Amino acid sequence: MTAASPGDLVAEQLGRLLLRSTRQHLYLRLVAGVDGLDVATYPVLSGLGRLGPTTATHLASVIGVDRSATTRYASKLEAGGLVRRTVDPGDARATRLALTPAGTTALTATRRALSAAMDDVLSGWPAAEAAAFAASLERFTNRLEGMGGVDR
Amino acid sequence: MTAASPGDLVAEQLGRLLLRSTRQHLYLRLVAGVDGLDVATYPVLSGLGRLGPTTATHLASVIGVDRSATTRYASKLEAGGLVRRTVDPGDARATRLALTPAGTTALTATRRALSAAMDDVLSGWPAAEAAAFAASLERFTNRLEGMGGVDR
DNA sequence: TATTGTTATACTCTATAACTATA
DNA sequence: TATAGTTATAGAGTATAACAATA
Repeated sequence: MTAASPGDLVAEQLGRLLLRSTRQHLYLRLVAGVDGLDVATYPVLSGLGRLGPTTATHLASVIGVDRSATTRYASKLEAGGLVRRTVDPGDARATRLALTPAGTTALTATRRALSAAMDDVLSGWPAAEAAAFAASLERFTNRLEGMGGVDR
Repeated sequence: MTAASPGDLVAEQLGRLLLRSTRQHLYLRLVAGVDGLDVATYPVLSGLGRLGPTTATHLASVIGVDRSATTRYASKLEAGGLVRRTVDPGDARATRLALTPAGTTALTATRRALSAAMDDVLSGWPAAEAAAFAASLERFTNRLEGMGGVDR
């Protein structure tokens, strides 16, 4: 028996984080009270916030669902006034998805809620550990992405 | 404009980790080649490994799906010879779910694959940073669980 | 009466395939 | 011919409700 490597420890925790219960609880809390937003459409809203205005195909690859689901969720958000469609200036085949002001407001609210929850989780940590963890986590996520585990 | 707090940074990375693409890529890689195991039944197998023999109701609460789905996935794994059902000694209503030797073997294989992937992600990190990250991540997950974001 | 496991049913999420328009 | 978006359809995944057995 060898001692648990950092990889073993990280593997176990990542397994717990990726459980359905984790995202369900978290997403439900985030979208609660935001009109026109639900667990399925949240990644679309969030992805648009991260990418800025972009096409459905690109957004689909980033959030990990295919074009057809992405365009349907975008329609749902559009119906709720959170997303706007415009023709891509450079390619008439493509549609440019973008947040409306209401969409930006909704996204800001969910981000604030998530950040507050994370601040809560990190409360009581030594400032140095919290900062180091945040930096390492970003490094970790970027590396995962590079390996194909997380899309950009 | 204030600087991004650790909570802001962690929130952003957690959002990326919880995307469908992350778990889909990871889970697909883990269950590939393991007979009788798929993305839906993997949490059941993994949960049984973490908890040891337990009831469907308890397992369901841990993996974040309800009793009926858990029992159906358990049946699938049982059909594949990875899980065994026995009557709970202390309560004849309850069924004790447990891994078979084949189930343990399959779980070991997936764990090894995940740990190897994590070692790969952490390769090139200073040993101190990797160890600190692993420890902080465990602390983080435990705190999330305590807030209801992750079930035990 | 309450709880466990299970099954029947329905609903949600998502992918595949087909269609239209543009490149 | 290839690609973007969309829509129609089908298939997973999951929850709700109802049942039988036991507490």
